[in-house]
Amino acid sequence: MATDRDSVLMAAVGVLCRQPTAALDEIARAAGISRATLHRLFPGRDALVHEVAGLALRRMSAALDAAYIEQGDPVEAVRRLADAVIPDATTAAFLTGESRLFEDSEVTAAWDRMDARVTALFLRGQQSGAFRVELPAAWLSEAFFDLLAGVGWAVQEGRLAARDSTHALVELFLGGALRTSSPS
Amino acid sequence: MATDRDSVLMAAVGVLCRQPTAALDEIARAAGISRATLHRLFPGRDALVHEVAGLALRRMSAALDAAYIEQGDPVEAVRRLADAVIPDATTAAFLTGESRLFEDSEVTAAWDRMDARVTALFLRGQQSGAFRVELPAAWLSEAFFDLLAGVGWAVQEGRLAARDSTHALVELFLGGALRTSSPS
DNA sequence: ATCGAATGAGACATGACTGTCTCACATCAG
DNA sequence: CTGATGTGAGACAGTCATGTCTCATTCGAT
Repeated sequence: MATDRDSVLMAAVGVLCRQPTAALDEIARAAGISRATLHRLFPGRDALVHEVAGLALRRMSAALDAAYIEQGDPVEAVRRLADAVIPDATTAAFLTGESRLFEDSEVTAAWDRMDARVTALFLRGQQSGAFRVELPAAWLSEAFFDLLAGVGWAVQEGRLAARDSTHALVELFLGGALRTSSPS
Repeated sequence: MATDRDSVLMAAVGVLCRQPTAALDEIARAAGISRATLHRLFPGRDALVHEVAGLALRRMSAALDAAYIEQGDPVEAVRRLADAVIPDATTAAFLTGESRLFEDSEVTAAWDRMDARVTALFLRGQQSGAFRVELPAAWLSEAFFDLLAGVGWAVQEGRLAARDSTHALVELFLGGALRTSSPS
């Protein structure tokens, strides 16, 4: 089983989300193993980050599947998406923070595939009249992930309760800050 | 004149926004000076980052002043704030990216003061009935800066046109993604 | 109890970034 | 022309994270 490896990867996410440049010592300590064992599991920092990103993207992709965002009412699909993806908010925060430190074509490609699926969802919603058409679908997708990462950081640092995070994300993203919004 | 120093700092923002761990060589090259001169201007990396953050926060704070966010209709104040702060979107992206790499109590305190002003704006708007009360004012403030940083990254990497950035930020933040939003 | 595999602790060398220094060159005022 | 100032280029050592290795210990299976 890869459970052992995955648990280490999840511990690494918790550290790298806050400190993208954390030393391998800290990551090993957070995972409860020694640096030697960490290096046996993942030969080198690049390999570790690569696999952490891979796991993160697999979880994200699985969340998109679980929310079956390609089907049904686009607005409800976004709500399902938020529900499915909130548990991985910390993971999303790691991805956005780390993407500026490491270049990995494979990870970038996987991210682009995922982003394309979400963008397609918003495009579908725009064509159905549910979403505003003045805002590019690509920007809606990017903003969604920006807010998701923001939720991840806020929860990680205790500024936002985990149980409120879904509500905070989906309500702000869908409805905005205005009490009664009448888009111009 | 501090123009010389400030131009170097702005060049540093452009690099550090993408690569928070960029070597001093790259920063010096981006600023068009040698590493020796960079070190004469700012003795050490910490001093450089400290001053970059200081400049960034001064610009932000000046934007809050210019938008006189403490006065007038809260919604219009947010629009003015977005207008005033969009030119420094890259700067905001740097701040959110770097804050997880360096600890600087002075910078953190200045950030907290600025965040408190924006939070007060949203609180005022909630009390006047303009903003939704189900979302904590602190979260509205954090989300605003998350989206601002997202705009900064998107513009920096060419995914969003600079002339559309104000519209993208303020419309999504205020009105959300829904075409006709009816907050529950 | 014994053997074997896995782990932890630590030492060691390597490479990258950094701080510091010296020196040569360009520019400019006198 | 001369001297002063500022700058760029490069050398040098120190520091830190990393990659690699060895060795003692622990845990589990037989």
